Amino acid sequence: MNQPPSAADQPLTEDQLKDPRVARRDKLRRLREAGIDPWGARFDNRLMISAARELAGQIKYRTEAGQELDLPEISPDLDLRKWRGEQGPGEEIGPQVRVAGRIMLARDKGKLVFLTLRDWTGEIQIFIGKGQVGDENFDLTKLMDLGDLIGVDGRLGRTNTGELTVFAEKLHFLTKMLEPAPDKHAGLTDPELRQRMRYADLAFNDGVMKTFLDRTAIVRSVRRTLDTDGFCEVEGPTLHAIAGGAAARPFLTHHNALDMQLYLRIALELHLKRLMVGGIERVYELGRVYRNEGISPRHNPEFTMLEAYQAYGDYRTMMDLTERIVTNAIEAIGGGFKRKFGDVEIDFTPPFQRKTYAELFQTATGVDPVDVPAVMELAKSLGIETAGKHPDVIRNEIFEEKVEDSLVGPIFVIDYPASICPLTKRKADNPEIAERFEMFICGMELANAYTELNDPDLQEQLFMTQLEGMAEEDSMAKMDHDFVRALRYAMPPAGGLGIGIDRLVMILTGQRSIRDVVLFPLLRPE
RNA sequence: GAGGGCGUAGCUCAGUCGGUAGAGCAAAGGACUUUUAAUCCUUUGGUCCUGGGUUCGAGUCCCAGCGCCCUCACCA
Repeated sequence: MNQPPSAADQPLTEDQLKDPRVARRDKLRRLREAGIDPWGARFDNRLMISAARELAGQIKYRTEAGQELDLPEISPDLDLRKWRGEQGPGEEIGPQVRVAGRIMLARDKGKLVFLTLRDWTGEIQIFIGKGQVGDENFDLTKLMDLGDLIGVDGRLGRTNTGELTVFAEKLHFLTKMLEPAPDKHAGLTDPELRQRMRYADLAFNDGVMKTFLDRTAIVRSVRRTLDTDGFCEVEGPTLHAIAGGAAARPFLTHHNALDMQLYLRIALELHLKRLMVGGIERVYELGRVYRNEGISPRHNPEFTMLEAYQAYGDYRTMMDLTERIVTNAIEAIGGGFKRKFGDVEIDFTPPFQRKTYAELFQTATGVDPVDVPAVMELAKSLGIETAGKHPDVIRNEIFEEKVEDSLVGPIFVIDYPASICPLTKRKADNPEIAERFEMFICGMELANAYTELNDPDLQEQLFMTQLEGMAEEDSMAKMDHDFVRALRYAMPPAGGLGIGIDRLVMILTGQRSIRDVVLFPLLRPE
């Protein structure tokens, strides 16, 4: 994609150079003329900027008598020049460092240039004095723009104001940026541009890198928690002949050789359960699922889901596991158990609250959830359509409207009405109640777990019931006969858990939109 | 899919009552060897999202379209 060395090699006029892109291209040309590769090369033995910053304690002031003094406490009003004067003649000494990164800010003082250099671990100031780096090397600064990548060899020290600085001795040009830099203070704020050009968002907007590195740390921690518990990570198929395990519209695709319609998976559940039948007693998958539904601050068509199944456990086993997954993830990124999300503070100090669906319903509405006539009346007063709907469905719509949004959490809502939980085992002493919990934080569903239904005949029957009255084209409305057959080979009693990883990352990193925790959210083509 | 908001310089944003466009940053030229959103002087830069309409005249008002954001709907 590189443009050939400027076709027009005649000198550009001053007016043409006022276009930032033209000016950058011209500097590219001048770099080549000076015999410098504008695209750089291998650059070994550099220190990460954060590691260089950790060497600050090695900076000393050596007096003429050879005494090495520690620098004074750094504070905003410190005048190091004055302090050095008070110590008598001498010089500052510090470790030799090599760093590399992107030029974020430049302060040109004529024969002296200050740069703010950033790599993925942090920022550090670079001091480039004409006398210190030599005329030829100093001329490089005339060819540098905001956003360029450079390497610096120099001595770590402090300026008169105490700012930790690499005093450059040698500059290395590493890569030219040809596009104009975003506003140096505000960065890129247009949400569309930020998502379309995530590279620029990461490079120029404060905090974006941190959020995505935190995401990685969270995912790593989730895996570590499960691995430590003896869970086995697997990779199930993403192309499904039947899209099951959840109720969502799937993406459709086609396999040519088999001439067969396929769906992108909408859940991980049914294949993981097959593996439990096979004897993988603790199994999980952390991967992408796809749902062909609307896009919102909480929904992206592809998102990352964790599902974990533990043989001989139940939903209470999964509650403990969920709590450990979340608290370990918090410890992995730091910041403590009390965290802000928007205006609310969430306290993750375990144990998390546990309340039954029925008691939350009763408290929020003042209506006994098993009193069907009262529930129907409440629904009417809320304007909820009741015709042709099962009372449990209506009750759940009320629950979603009156309870879920107000759950700050973290809270486990437990014991759901059985009829809305087709893959869940019923309570032994009450077939109306399913052993299920959902965990809510800030009105968002983050986790969903069951004591898994392992009765193949009941499972088959529930599938049938669920399919009744569903449009044929609703592709999820298809019986997964193989899954039922698998259950007939005996799936152990088990607890199963699903966690929306993107939403977990949102909550833990304080991001209000799922698009701020997904590197490349789905966008219309430009 | 419905409703609301937004779309102006490379970036961040102003733009009054309808009178042919403004700032900061970036860029170009100049001064400055301890600055830090450096500062100071000078200069340049516009398909006002697109297409229609009203009007003597539209960035501004009206209609349609496109894109983004928010709310709702959809989403076990």
